[in-house]
Amino acid sequence: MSQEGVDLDKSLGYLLKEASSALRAAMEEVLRPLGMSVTHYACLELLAQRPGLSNSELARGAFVTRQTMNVLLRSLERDGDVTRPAEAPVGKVLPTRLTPRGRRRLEQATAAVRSVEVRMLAGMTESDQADAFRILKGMVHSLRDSTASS
Amino acid sequence: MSQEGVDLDKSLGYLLKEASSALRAAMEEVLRPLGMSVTHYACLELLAQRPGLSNSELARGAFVTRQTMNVLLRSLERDGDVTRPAEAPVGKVLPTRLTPRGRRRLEQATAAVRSVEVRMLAGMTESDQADAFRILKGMVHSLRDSTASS
DNA sequence: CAACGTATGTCAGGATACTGACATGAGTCA
DNA sequence: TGACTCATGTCAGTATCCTGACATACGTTG
Repeated sequence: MSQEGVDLDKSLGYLLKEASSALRAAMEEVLRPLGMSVTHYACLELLAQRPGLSNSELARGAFVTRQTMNVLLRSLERDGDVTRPAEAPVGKVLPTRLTPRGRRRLEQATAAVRSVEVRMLAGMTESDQADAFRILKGMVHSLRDSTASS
Repeated sequence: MSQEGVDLDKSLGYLLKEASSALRAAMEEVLRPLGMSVTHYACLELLAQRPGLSNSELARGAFVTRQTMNVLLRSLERDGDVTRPAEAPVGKVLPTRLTPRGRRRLEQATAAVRSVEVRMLAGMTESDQADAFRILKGMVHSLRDSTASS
């Protein structure tokens, strides 16, 4: 009756965490000289792609809570990287937008992050990337559905 | 010259984070009724597979700092799930081992976590799993090497 | 219209993890 | 042997993030 447990060396979940952790560490490293964190960068990138995103939407996109994103947005606003209207145009949602300065900051960060992604993708064929994409998307879908149903 | 940035919807890095985040959330959810966190579980699982691991080694394996693992081990020791010798047999390393109680706790946790992994693997073929394994391992390798070299 | 459920922004409090630093022990090399 | 480097366990302080809670605003549904 040897309860073998989950062999971590062969666990896809462990490997997933390992890869994510390594990616985050690599990103933090190249972002640090710019005075930015990964969450910082994620926020700016989200705003570049979808201007006018609200605090809560940014939080979900960057995998943090509303409160955490709130303090981050305050500092970004203080530094002049983003702007939010003093009062909500509709409802309570304060649509956030990048300033030109924020856009420049994002450009620097994007260059740094891109170098990391190039490293990460090194050794992967096109079809590998496509496979990874398809598989990861499936995993997210399976986990999300089940999590919500419990 | 539209600086397009990295389209997050098509970024493998973002998807990796998303998958890892979803997995962690799902694990926290099934572990909470047992009064355990993911780090908790990772520590016990590591000890089951490699008895006698040191504090620092456990920390690396669970992706936290030595200090964090230290306080976790104290609580585990207090609860009687693990044991450490009062004095180091050699050097400063205190080899940690599971107690029978810890082993039982781990068994419960393993069952819970296994259900999550089953959900995650649902919809993945055998060859998908093999591909995911190979690709993730390659990513970790690429990132680790480059990170260390900078 | 009114009541309900949902989502948002924000505040306060507490838990958690990290950075920095120190002393100790082991291994290496001249 | 002695100086050097490295890794470990631990302590203190700080930063970070989360949980809980509240008031507000919108959409729906009776």
